[in-house]
Amino acid sequence: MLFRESEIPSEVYTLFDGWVFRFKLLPDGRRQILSFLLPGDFLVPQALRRQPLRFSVQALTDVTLCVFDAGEVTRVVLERPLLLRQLEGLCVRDSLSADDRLTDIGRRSAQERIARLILEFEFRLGIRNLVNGNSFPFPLRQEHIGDALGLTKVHVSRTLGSLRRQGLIALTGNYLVVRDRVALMAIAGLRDQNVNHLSEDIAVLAS
Amino acid sequence: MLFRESEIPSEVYTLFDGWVFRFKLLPDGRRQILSFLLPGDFLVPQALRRQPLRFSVQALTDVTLCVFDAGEVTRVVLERPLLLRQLEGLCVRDSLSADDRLTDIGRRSAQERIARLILEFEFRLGIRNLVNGNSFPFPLRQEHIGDALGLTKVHVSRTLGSLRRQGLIALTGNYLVVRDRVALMAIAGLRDQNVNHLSEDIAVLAS
DNA sequence: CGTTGTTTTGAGATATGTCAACAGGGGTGG
DNA sequence: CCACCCCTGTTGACATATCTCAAAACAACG
Repeated sequence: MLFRESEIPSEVYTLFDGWVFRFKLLPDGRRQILSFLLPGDFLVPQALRRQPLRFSVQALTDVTLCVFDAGEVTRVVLERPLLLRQLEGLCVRDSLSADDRLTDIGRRSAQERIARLILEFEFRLGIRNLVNGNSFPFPLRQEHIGDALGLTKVHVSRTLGSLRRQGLIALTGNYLVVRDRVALMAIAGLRDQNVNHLSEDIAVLAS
Repeated sequence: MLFRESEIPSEVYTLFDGWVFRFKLLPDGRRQILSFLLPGDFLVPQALRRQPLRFSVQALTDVTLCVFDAGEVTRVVLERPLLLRQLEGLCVRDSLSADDRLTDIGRRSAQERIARLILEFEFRLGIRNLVNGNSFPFPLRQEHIGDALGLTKVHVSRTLGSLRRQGLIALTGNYLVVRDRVALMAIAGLRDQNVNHLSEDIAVLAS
């Protein structure tokens, strides 16, 4: 567990290796996963605003982080408009993916949601050269998928099973392989190459 | 219709009066409303990044906008770190409400979602002094509510009807009145005063 | 008064949820 | 090396929230 809701982190991170997710917990135990962070992603830009966090952050795997002191980063960033601009850009990208996820959950079927999630991971990992061939590491439990997509783990199991039986994917232990990408994209309702605009957040702080 | 998906707006706006919503349209006609903008809200901060819009924006009522040239604003803002910081803050707030909405749609029942939406409006309008007593203007059609919350307009009608019959709200024409606020908050799962952090975006550009 | 858009109501269908049992894998400890 | 346990995933039977389609009731408005 990296951060807990309502704490004010004094540090800010870059995810160097491993998977992480942001989520909210309702008083009765329901959980909503808000987003997954992959290597290279910037962890909680909100931290720079010194407000209590409105969500928690937890690791899915072992992770290695680059730590920055929040105060320091704020100072540095305030002196360089370009950096600040990039920070804002990062934040804009976040909203855009939040919009996508919202549309998934609000208006798409379980199959569509899951197909898209898989393709999203493939895409984001591809950018980082973490896909080899058509298989990539996949450390999520089915319960995570459910909590991210507004489904039940049981229903995720069934849907995933159906995708597998259709020969679209295979899911062994901690790896996922995309067996029939075009069929999967058809289900996901994607035509062209997924023009996502997630990018190398690591570059932002590198400078 | 103010903006269409995939266009690159050359201007940026502040919503001076009226209601507006941001949404996505799927190829088969399904619609997801991403957020509602109220007087004082800043319209499409994304515009400052000169990227094609990933959503459309449409007015719910007659609106009056303050227009700013995007290039100009960018220039001004880049010269004033504090302004830029506020812009970033605005964007962070957007993500936070996206997270809330995500949790609503992913993990809450129709009743909860609708109760929360109503209270959200009451709160946001309250801040702007647009609530009088316990009633406020409410220009949404039930279909908008549905498209925002991932429901069907028919189901919205039923749920709203049930809330009305329980004596929690009344909805006449274009006004909504909250008749039993504590019961409504109970349904919404809200305990204390909704500590929302939406704020006067108008102030940002005023300076 | 018609017209057009919105809401309400009903009956029936379906996707997804619930609960509970079982199966498999991978560790751990004896 | 076996026995056991815990965790995850699978399957089945059933429950239910929400959807669909369609008709009727309203409301606003010229």
